[in-house]
Amino acid sequence: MQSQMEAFLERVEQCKTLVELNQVVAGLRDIFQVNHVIYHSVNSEGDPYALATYDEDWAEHYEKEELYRIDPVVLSAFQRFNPYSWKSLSWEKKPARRFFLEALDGGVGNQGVSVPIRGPHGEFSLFSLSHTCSDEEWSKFLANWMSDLLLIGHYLHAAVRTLENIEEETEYVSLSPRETDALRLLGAGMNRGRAAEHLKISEHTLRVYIESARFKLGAANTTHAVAKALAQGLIHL
Amino acid sequence: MQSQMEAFLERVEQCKTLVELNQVVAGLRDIFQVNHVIYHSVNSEGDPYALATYDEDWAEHYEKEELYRIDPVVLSAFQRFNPYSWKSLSWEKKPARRFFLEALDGGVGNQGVSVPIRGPHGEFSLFSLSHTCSDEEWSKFLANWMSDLLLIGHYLHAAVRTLENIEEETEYVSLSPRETDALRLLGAGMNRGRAAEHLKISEHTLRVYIESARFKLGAANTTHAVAKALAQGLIHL
DNA sequence: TGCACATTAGCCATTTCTGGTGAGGACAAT
DNA sequence: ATTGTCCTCACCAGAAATGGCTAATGTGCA
Repeated sequence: MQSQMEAFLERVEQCKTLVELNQVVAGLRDIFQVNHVIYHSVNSEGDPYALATYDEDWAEHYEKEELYRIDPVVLSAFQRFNPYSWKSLSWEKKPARRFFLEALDGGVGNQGVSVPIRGPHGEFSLFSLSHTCSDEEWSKFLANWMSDLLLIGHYLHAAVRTLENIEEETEYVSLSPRETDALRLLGAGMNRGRAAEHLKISEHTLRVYIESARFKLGAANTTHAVAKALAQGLIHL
Repeated sequence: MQSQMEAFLERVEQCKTLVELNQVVAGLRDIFQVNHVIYHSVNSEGDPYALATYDEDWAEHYEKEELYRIDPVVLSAFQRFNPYSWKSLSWEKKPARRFFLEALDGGVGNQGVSVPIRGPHGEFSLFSLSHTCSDEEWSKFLANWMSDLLLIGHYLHAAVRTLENIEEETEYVSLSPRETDALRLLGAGMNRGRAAEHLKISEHTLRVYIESARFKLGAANTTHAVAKALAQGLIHL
């Protein structure tokens, strides 16, 4: 089975188009013997790539009703680091419970696992498996495959990055230390006056840093600059 | 060897203190038969955790001279997704070349590999191995262990998260759809007028969303609110 | 040496944001 | 049935940010 995984990862790496990748990924259903495979990624440009082996009805319904706004799987994806079983989420509230029933009806299994993956420029992707089985069986499944799920998530993200040429779009924006400081303090909620005080420079000087950072980042205003710097990992909150 | 890796990952998971983790990680030198192991992570609070098996002289020199500002390994860490060999970086520029020679002198090997890992709240960590050998040997080493390096990076990050109680600090703030929209558009660089236009509501209404979002997030101003929402994964750029 | 860039500092006019207060309707939960 | 939350709209005064100017110093690179 180990070799099967290696073979799969290699196949992912060798995909030359997204269509081809779709097919390879869908093949995971057979490898893992599960009902569905879902993969979606959001890059910084905002154009998402999504793949799911769900019925079209459910996919359309989901999209049309903007169910991602209440889907606990999606909502917690951005908060998690480790792969998480869908059972570990809170399905208490009414909208979530209704969503769960709708999903069951739409062919989604009662069990699932999601692997969140983060890339350098605020890219985010979520790789999920869904299945129908008992809690016990699913726990065993997860314990067995956790590491492999992580690797698959990583390789899929890498493949999408490559196929969408995200790698090369990396405009190497480097901020000067002072510019970084300025954005960090503003992102922490200080106004210019207090930030300048904190850095022991005049407010006028601070403005120069903000503006040069804005210029470098191609940002329209301070908020935009801070947001971009955060998303690009240039500063941390 | 596979089982050795599993055993290692398990040991990482069972660490109860950072000191213990240090020891376990240092043990990687024996497992991989390399000169040095380096791990550092930056969380959202800004207090970093760092571990390196380097000589103290080099570590102090590095810290004192703020060499991370010119270290290509660190600089490119924020741009990369896949593990990268240090040889693949650009050592052309003068400061980088000078740094490389200093590092060799400081006991760092001529080869290295780094694995960047990103967590949910802008956390970032870098797990690296350094060794002294030929390019060929190092290529073979990397091809052999790539997947394991990824897994180790992930598990280390997870362990540090747990030991620093980052997981639990997640106060689950939920924004309404409109609040989310508002912050997202502001984070994308729009001013209130255009954002309101985009959402087809009056600017006055938009302000209400911004302010209620500010209140919920405990933010001092719009920039702070957008930054917090981004850091908490409530919006995406 | 000259060029680029980081760092520091200031002024003025205009635009934008913030704080405080108020109000009505829709919808869901208890 | 009432409480709560969300969505919508409005005014006003004061605070803050922005755009457009100039200009000194020091450092590093070509």
